[in-house]
Amino acid sequence: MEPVDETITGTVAAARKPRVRDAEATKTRILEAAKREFAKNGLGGSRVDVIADKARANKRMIYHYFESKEGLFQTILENAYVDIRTAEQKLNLDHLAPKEALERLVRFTWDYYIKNPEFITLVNSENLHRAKHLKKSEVVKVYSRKFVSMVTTILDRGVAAGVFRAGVDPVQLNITIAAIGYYYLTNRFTGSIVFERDLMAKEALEERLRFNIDTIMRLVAP
Amino acid sequence: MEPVDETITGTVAAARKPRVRDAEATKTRILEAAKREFAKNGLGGSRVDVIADKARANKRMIYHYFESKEGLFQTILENAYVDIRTAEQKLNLDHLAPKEALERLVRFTWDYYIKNPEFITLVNSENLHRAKHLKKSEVVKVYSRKFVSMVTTILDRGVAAGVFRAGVDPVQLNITIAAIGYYYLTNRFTGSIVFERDLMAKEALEERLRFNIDTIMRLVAP
DNA sequence: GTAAAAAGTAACCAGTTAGTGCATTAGCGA
DNA sequence: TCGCTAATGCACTAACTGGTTACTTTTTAC
Repeated sequence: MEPVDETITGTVAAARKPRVRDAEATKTRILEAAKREFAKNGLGGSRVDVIADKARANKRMIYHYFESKEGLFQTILENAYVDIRTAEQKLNLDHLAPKEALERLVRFTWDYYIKNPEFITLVNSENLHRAKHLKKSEVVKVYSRKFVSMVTTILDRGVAAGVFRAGVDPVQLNITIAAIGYYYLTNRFTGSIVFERDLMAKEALEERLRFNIDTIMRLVAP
Repeated sequence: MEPVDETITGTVAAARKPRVRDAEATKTRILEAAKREFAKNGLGGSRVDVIADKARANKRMIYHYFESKEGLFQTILENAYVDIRTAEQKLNLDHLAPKEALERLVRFTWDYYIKNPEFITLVNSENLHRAKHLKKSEVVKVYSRKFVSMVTTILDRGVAAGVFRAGVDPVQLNITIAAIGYYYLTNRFTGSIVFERDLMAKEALEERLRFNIDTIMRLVAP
């Protein structure tokens, strides 16, 4: 009759901690659940009640920590950008040969989209709202600058080594690297119908990655 | 005190027609208004009442003609695909030299996205819903086949003429042509923040189109 | 040990939202 | 001109939705 392990926190792995209340953990659970929901339904299509449920938290907590549904969305979006940019920086491409570095970046971008499908949907959702949440974020800008300069460096090194042609705009290249992966994946559902093939089959994904690497390499070739 | 010209149909250019009831016209107005709304807010974010208002029609009419909000969305999506595919067919690329034909297609795709921004947003919205509306459409599949075969023909002709390399998958090429334009435009809001430049400025658009044509040409070059 | 602060809960509210039932009216064919 | 059918309008609802109020329980600082 006395209170047992498994109380308010729910059912999963809550037995260990004697600390029933854990602000940080609750916050994280909300963030995780919200990321999934927003990615699945967009900002407008997501329901605060559902997010609270899936986070095994009370709806009031969402408003306590994030002020509003949009505040929550903004946090998640910001995190998503910081996450991908951080992962990119960890690639450490500077000590690789230019061609290898570029191929590695194309491969990374593709793999990241595959492993983090929410990223794409969150970005789509944000663009539907004309980037009004991202506009408020200063962190994202700082991280983005680092990212652009990373590609610029690779490109410069390649030109110096004579393996890339000169005059390729790093921003256009960046956009193109993202585009050829992003478009394929975000439109995989309509694409599979239009082209009458399963674009998400293992071989199809491998083929697309090969094609994308090829596309970028030909683009910068001298 | 008697009924005047401008009655139920609203205020704009309704004075001419003595026929107050016009099923076809009402239907068209609903379609137009809905296209705009869905493109602006997505399926979930759009409001049936708003669509009815903007169409200067009664909400009841939407349900009369299209059964449900989703039925309306499906019709609009289907129309959007038929429209772009029809426009593509009208390009008549078969009598052009292969390189010119391909460039013309890249240019057309870009221009079409620019002039019909709703197309992109509708497709995005449909992919968020895992293409459940498009799946039901048979027309789209027929039109799509014609489209793929168009690119296949150009590619084959180019290979025969020795101006394109062999072995390029027409579907991958198709996807890439769409991708490099689509991604740039659909993510123009977050993109303008990340890259700290106005991606929609006139010169920026021109530069991107040039870059895209270059990308595709290098991709198929022998 | 205790009191204040932090974390958490449940019930509730006011405004929306997709969808309907039903009455009304215009136009068309005979 | 009559009557039928398609087009239209209005009022309504049941379920939802973001957000809040008022309250309880746990943790922590002293």
